Amino acid sequence: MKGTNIGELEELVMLSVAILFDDAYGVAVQREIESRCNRKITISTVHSVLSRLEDKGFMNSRYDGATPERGGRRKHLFTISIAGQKVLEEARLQRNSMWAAIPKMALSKS
Amino acid sequence: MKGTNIGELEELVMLSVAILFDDAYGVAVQREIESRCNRKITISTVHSVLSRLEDKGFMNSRYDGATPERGGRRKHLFTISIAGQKVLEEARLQRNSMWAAIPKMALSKS
DNA sequence: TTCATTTTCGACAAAATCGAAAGAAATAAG
DNA sequence: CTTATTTCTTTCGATTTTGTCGAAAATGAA
Repeated sequence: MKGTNIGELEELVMLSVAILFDDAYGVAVQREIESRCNRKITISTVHSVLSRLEDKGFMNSRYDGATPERGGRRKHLFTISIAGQKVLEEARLQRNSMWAAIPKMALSKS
Repeated sequence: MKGTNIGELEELVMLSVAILFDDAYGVAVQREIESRCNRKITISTVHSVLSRLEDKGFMNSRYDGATPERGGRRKHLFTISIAGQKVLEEARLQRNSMWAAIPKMALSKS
């Protein structure tokens, strides 16, 4: 079990792709992250993460063939691979179990 | 609202510190991460993350004054600051809500 | 002094981040 | 019907922040 480490933004991008289901491409992911995470992020950033994730085998991608109503380049669509789902799920369980292990007194009520 | 982004390992370290409560220092954090996350990590790595988190204001630290039974240098103990707790909690809620937004069909059953 | 334990130092690899350039389809101009 | 323009999107190159380590330096006890 090695190399299965995923960065903070990589995780957010994967989650966004999962949420967008069948229309996950650069700009959509950007919007998803900005609105849900209340966080600014440029489109270049999104694209670099997306392609890195694909290189790692956590994403699959294809090019949109459908006739677009308006001008522009073809969309590069992404979906999470099985390996990607696995690593995402692991990260989640991981943290959940750690949260559960925190003693009550360790956290001050604010 | 800026600068409140936390890296993947930074988060794990914070969680470990919270779990260790009043005995969180380098080596203990290392052990905690290695056992809980099934992941190798050197002590140097832990220390650099710990001090970076302190610089960012997510941790407080002090030096152990108690008489140790065995040889060695004083322990540098850490605790999570209020700001740290906040950012940790936010990261958690964040992801929980994203998971909840993933449509059923988006995930293949394995 | 030597031993055991822990932290600090420098260096480098990987992830995050952006601005600007380039590709491609629709459509407005001539 | 060509070409120029507009619009949407991706690709490139460069920089900062995180993640990672090995080796060196503290420091208290034996």
